[in-house]
Amino acid sequence: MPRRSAADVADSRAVAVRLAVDVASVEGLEGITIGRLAGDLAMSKSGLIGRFGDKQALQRAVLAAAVERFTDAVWRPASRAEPGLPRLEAIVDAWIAHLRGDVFPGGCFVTTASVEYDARPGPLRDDVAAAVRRWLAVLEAEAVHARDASDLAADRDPADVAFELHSLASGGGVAGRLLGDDAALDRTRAAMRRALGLPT
Amino acid sequence: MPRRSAADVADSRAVAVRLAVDVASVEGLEGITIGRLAGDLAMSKSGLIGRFGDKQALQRAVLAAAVERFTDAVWRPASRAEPGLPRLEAIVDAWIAHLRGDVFPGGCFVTTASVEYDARPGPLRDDVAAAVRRWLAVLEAEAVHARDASDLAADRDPADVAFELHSLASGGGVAGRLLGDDAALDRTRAAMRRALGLPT
DNA sequence: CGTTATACAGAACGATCGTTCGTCCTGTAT
DNA sequence: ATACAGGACGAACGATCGTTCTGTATAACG
Repeated sequence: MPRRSAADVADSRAVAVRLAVDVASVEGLEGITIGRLAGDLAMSKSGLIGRFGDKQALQRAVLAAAVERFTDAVWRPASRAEPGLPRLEAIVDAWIAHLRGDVFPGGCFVTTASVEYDARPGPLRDDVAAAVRRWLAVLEAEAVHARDASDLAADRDPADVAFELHSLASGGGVAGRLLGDDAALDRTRAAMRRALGLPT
Repeated sequence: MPRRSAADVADSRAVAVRLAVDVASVEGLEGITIGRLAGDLAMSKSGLIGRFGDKQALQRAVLAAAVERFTDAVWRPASRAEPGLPRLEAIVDAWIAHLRGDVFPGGCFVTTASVEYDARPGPLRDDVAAAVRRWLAVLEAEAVHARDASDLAADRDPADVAFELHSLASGGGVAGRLLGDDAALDRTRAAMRRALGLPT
């Protein structure tokens, strides 16, 4: 077995994280196992963990990569739309498409992680909460913009709108996947559009 | 250590399940451990597992007990209200109260289990899906009743309403708990009432 | 009271967990 | 040409996992 060249080190770290994201989206961040992951990567346990320090550092790297993947899939395409309601509309579409597609083989990663750590203090919980807060802040900022442009009812609290969109996407994605219900994401999309006052 | 009389066997099984429900609401159904549970119950691993056969049978018993606890806390009080919209309103209130209180120390049990098994085939996934389906059917039946009584817009699909309520409660409960946001359940309640066309 | 059934403890099983250790191998710098 | 830094390996650590087996003490029954 040839050793890895120095230039490949960053790459192979990324490869490990990428695979771990896929595993964790199905089994959860706590379901990651050094032994199994090392086996799938055809390397030793010590070689794998050596890159990260310990398991928790690996988990945090995996979470960060998953957030990055979500941002690429949902925020980046939608950010091309006009700020405010048009952008929120684009976010909803990209969000639903991301849940429908295979960005994460096990459904929305952040939702899985949220449930895993919502009652378990620690650095991972803090990381997940920070990521959710950032996303809610993005949604809220767009809702503020929409309301200022009178594209959103003046009596709607932007923070409410953001929270409602997040809840619908999170809960709807899980329920649809659990039930194998193809119409679930259509329902979710319609509910999100109703929350924005858009025609369904 | 005295042997248990036959009459106490059912009791001590119930005690084990009750404790396991509390543990699993925090750590997940997969987080249940025979050794730790036996230790907390001051009995041996073999004595504990002997009551159920194997771990999976224990997990299924725990899930069933959790569903029962949810039904007692949410459905039973709300079922005293008039069928249709009044009952849905009562369900929303009991639902939010159950999320606010300490029915489950780790948040909604079924939501946790849904996320755990939404991408993992097996008997447990089937049990969770069946429980969610039953609950959605209950909600949908009340929505049908409400629509027939013209308490719900005629163009609202009762199945959509049921799914939306479930998504909001599920997603909202998790996000609120993760973020430690006291206002989250207020937002969730308002969103659920909006979904029903009720004044917020 | 004697017999049977069974609830439970205790010990052990193979497997796997995350982590640590000593060693070797490779690429780079001196 | 030589020294060094660090990536990776294989082996082993103690702990814990779920499960199985055996012995035994008790409850239920005739």
